[in-house]
Amino acid sequence: MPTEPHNPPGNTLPDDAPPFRYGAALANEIEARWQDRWESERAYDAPNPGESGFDAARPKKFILDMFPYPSGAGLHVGHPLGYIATDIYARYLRMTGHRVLHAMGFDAFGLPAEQYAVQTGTHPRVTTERNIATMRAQLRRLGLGHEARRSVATTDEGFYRWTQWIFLRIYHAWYDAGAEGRGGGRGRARPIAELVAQFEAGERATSSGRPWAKLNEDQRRAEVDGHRLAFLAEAPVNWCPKLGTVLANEEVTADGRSERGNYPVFKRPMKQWMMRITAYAERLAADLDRVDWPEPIRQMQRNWIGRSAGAFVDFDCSTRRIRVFTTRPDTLSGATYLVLSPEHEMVDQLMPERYGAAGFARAIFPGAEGLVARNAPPRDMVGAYRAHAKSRSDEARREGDEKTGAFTGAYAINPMNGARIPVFVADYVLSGYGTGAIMAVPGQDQRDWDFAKAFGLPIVRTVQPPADFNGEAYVGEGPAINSGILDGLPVEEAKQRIGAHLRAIGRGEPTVTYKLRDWLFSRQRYWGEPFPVVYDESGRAHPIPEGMLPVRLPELDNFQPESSDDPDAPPRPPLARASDWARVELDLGEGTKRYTRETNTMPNWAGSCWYYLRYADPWNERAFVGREAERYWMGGNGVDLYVGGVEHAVLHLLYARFWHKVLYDLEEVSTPEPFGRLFNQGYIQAAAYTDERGVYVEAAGVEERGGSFWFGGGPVRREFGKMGKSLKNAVAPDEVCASYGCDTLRVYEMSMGPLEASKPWNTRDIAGAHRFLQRVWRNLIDERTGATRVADGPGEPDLRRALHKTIAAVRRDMETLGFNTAVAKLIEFNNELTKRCGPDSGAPVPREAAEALVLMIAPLAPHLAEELWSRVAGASRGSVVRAPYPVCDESLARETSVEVPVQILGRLRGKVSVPADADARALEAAALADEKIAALIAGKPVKKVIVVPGKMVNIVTG
RNA sequence: GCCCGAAUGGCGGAAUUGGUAGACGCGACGGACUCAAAAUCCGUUGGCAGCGAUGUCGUGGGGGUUCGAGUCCCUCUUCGGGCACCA
Repeated sequence: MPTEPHNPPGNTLPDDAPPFRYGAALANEIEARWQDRWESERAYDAPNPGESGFDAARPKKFILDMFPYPSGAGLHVGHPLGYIATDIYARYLRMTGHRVLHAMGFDAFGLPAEQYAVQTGTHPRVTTERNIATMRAQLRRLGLGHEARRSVATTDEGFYRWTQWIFLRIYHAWYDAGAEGRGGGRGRARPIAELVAQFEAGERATSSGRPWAKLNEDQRRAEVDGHRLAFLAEAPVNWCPKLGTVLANEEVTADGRSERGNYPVFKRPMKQWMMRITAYAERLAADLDRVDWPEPIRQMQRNWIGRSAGAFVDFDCSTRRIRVFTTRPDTLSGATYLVLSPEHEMVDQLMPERYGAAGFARAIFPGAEGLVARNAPPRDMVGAYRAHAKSRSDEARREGDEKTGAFTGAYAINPMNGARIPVFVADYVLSGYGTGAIMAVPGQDQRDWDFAKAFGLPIVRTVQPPADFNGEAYVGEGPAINSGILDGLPVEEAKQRIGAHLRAIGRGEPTVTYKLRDWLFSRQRYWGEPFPVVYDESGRAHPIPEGMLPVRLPELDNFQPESSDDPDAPPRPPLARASDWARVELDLGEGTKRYTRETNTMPNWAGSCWYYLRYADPWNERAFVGREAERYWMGGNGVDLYVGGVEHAVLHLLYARFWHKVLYDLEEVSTPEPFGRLFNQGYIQAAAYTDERGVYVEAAGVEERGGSFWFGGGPVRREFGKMGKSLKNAVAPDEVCASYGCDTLRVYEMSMGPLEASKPWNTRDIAGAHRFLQRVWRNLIDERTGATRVADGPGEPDLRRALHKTIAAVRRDMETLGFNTAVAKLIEFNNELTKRCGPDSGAPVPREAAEALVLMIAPLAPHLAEELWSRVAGASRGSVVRAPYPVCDESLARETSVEVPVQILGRLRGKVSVPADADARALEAAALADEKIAALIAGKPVKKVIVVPGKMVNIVTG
């Protein structure tokens, strides 16, 4: 406890300031002292079931922040916004009798440490550990009440061993779409052994239809591998030669570049590990209804999953059948041609030797004219078109609305009306969606209309547009026409009818498809989790037995993946260079044999898919999480509050939900969803300045003069953007803490505005938060002597009323994370306190008000509150961390009389004072009796009087 | 193009279910303290008219519902975010 004045040189306080004023130095001294104390007393530890001190009677709350990457640049004040909010909420919950799990770990694998290693030769582990230490210190300085013993890092062997273990669980599982789901519904993951048993018993047909018993070893393996939830596939992947790695679809921008680094990305087939997330598409979409998440986030996930209901339709094409997917099977009669994607596997088989007579353009694309002129055969024409389509970037594909394509020379039969329709390839049909083939209905689809116009193909309307319709393709409601049995039916009924019809004639069936693709799970990187997989001499994959985990990363002196400008360069992951590590002799149950390790590593998302489960039981060496701990902390609907930025709306949240659902199906976890309630905090923006060349200058050095901004003598332009290094506008929390203390920073960040909103940082405004805390301190502590200004007793009724109304309002705000208004109400109450019994009044502060104020401030400014609590309440009452949060006494909060506005014709004309419980009649009488009101309505007939008791009176005159 | 979200004083932002618009903070202005400045404290502060009581306008623009609209409906504008030839 300070007994000496705390005004060292450099303090913002003047030399003659009172010795016990709450300034930067005192704040810093208080904060350091209590941080040490909380740490040594393990103030935030929450025992697990079975640990001493565990109390099952108390409700649990699992509060979670999104997993941070420990960046070398350190934190800026924008980062901890969400952390401060969860800390305040967690502290509030502790004070209201909850057991709170609140921990912070580090998503520490990833590219920056690896790139730094490439540049400097420093091992990524060294960089990572240093960055974690820095970040831990920064977080500690903010007074965040995380449970230190639960802090984990994905790079810890004790952690990634379980990441590998979960990978194996997924590898050893398959999705049985027909099985009864755990907790109702259809579909669940099951152990792969059960699939094998089904094959062996002949209960399940193999994909080829040949009996299991007749299959050889490799065929059986292929059959089983084709069902696994983690599987190897030769699939078109996003290859980024510059980064020397493949990327997930989600990591590629719309214009075909890498999200990280903005390098060109090429589609190219490669053998890679995949996760069968598409098996869960339906449940991932449907279960969004069972979580309390912001609606926009749920929308984004729904859009990403992209569920669409429609039908498969099979078209005969000489001896083959082409299956298309459509959401408008009702328009089948209007299908005047088919389009396959250029990559469609049937294209080669369909093409005849030469074109027959055709009444439409055979091909439209750059260079097509020459081929048409010399009457090139379909094979050449389509080949040239495919080359063209491949060379076009996704960006170019979208640019310009002109449709390109080529006629295959083949014709298909429309199953609805027997019409002979041409088959095209065109890149407006995507290979990855549906069946990679469409039936084109120009009358009801604008894209098909455009193509039909360009190629001179017929257009048949099958839905009657309204009389005043003068557009091209008509996509609205209307009766079916030109459609035989469907004629006259509205769209929805026609869809039902045609679905049944197709099924009856064996030419298709209703179905559902998704935009969601399987998740590419391999990366050609060093700093990631190694796969627990080896390959035998014939290239067959073998999982590493659980007992041999973890598979550790080898030491390397060169961490660089081979980067190239050549899109065809082979991938050379850094681990492939660790030949001593990659070549192993193992006994996997068939005697000691030679194997080669998988040299790819897992993507960065792997660790963040399950870290929250590890928080619940981080010291468990026998399981990734103990059953009892999992059931306790995840009980109810999983994590009780998950706070993070919108940037994870799709990727992390979708992958984590997927893993969680697999683990749920396999009975490793008890809830179908991981995160019951999600909250997105906004960004902190900051002014950034560009000079005359348009280059960003250090925002800290900019001066404002007469409304314009100057840097180093030259004028600069102001803009606002996300705080960070690139805009040179980052403000470090350490600086703010040094000048004001972290309690001030916490209060300021919370008072800036609603948590979910993005708002601009304004260093000038911090003083307001600091003054508030200073005034609280000044009300309770004599600035000259350091003695408390608190006297026993409850205080006057007016003060008590203000207090209890504040308690009720602040509690409401805490529950809804409305910390900005909570702060405002506390300031308001403290201002009231200052007026009635501040230092200038000479009156002491009543104990009830003093203690309640300190306790209400405790979650927001815990250090100041702890210090005041120890001085005002005394050491015997313990720490403020678990002190009971004040409770509003309704009888004390109630007003005796209220001032009610009186309106005439909806316009405010006066106010009357009435007892708070005055009923409508009394209120009306009081309003009409008011002199001013009476004068205003004199001579006018009163048509109606609207009275809302306690709220207002509105007199409607004629 | 489609889907979300937002727009309130000089600034950040408040306003239960439609019921006193502008809480709280910053800034600005005036005052106290000081030789002075800083810090701190007290007061004023949406626009316009008025000495004043007060009146009047006012929540991005236009229209509507209602006794009453920042809040509900229609429409437009601007800004932010997501998706983007997904059949």
